[in-house]
Amino acid sequence: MVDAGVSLSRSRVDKQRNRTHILEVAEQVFTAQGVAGSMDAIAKLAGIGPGTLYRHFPNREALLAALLQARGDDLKSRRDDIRRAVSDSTEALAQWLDALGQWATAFDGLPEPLRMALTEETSPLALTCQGYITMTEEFLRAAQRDGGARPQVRARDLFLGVLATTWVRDAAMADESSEHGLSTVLRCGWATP
Amino acid sequence: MVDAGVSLSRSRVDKQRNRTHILEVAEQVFTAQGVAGSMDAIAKLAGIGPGTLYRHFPNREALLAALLQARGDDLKSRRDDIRRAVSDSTEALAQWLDALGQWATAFDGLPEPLRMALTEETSPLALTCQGYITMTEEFLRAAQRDGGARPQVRARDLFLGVLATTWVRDAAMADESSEHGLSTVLRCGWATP
DNA sequence: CCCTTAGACGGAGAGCGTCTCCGCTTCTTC
DNA sequence: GAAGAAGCGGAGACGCTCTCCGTCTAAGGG
Repeated sequence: MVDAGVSLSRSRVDKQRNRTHILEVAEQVFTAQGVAGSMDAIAKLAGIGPGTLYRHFPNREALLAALLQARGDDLKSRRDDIRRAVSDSTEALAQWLDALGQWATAFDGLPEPLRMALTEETSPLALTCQGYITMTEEFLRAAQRDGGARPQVRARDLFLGVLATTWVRDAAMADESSEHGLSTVLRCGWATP
Repeated sequence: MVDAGVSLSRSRVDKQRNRTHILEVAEQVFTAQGVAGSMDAIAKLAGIGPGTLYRHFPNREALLAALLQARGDDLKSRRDDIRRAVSDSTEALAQWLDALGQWATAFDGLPEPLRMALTEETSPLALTCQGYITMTEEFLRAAQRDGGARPQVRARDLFLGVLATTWVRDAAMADESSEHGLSTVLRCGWATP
């Protein structure tokens, strides 16, 4: 019964190598062309057939989720840093939202699939997002307890707000002050006067 | 030299009829399936070939722009109504932003092409958006003069904020209070405490 | 060291979209 | 009614996602 490790080690080595290689290539393609980069292009660049790509990751979302997992670990450690280093709960929430915003701009066009994921419970991305909403809630509760955030604001709305802000940034690059302007508006929206 | 009207009347009658018919059908399709509805489907439903559709409207964006023009007229008269009926400049701005939000939800997925348009000067949608940003600016200036809106907020950011809010709504239908929550956040963001 | 076999591989191709090109048809004008 | 300008329509090129299945290979036992 304890053969989980055995069955893992029984799996092919080349499969794991392929998986890793796909992830590396996908990272490059999504970085260069945004999350809408062609799946076939990823397969070709990785030197494999489309079938192989799709056996490893049944769709673009699954691939994205795997790619985001690594960055998600960074985000978690960032959360711990903030918890440790920032004593003011309001400032902590602000910094956490900032970290979330950076996470959501890992690839061009990332906010869109994240938003989509929020409407479908079954998505692997949905679970990821849900986790971050929960973390946001912890920061938010602390800030609300200390009177630094309006009591009627909800964590889900803040998460969506961050997503929306990064969504705007994706397109409004021509005017980079829009990003800052909207972030400020968002902050004024949740912070107490 | 004054044959603009003549050359208009010289154009074929069937062409105009086709154009009108295309617009009617496109309105239906975009209403039912969102702005990503298939162009070929529109052509087929209109009983014409794809070539005809694309000669009238060189791409989806052009079709969308034509469709939005009619609704834009509504929006302009709405603006006049607000100007006439609402004396408080802050409330006027709020109502204008609300009207903008309704305009931007004419079709599912509309915020996306609008955002895209804002980055490309050449787009027909870009001009439309620019016009609305200017109108927003008028309302905003008045509200700022009367002390109802923070002075550092810019009209462009407000427009983007409205777009972002409707973008969120498109997906977060499962939780309709998110729409209200974000709108409130947005308002708290631009209004003075 | 070879044999067996579970399971991975790869690519042809189905299905769906956008958009173009060009021969045919229709409207307009004289 | 003829001529010509202009619109019409659909075949098809091209790109993308994703599947199916014949082929190949790594892993482990004899």
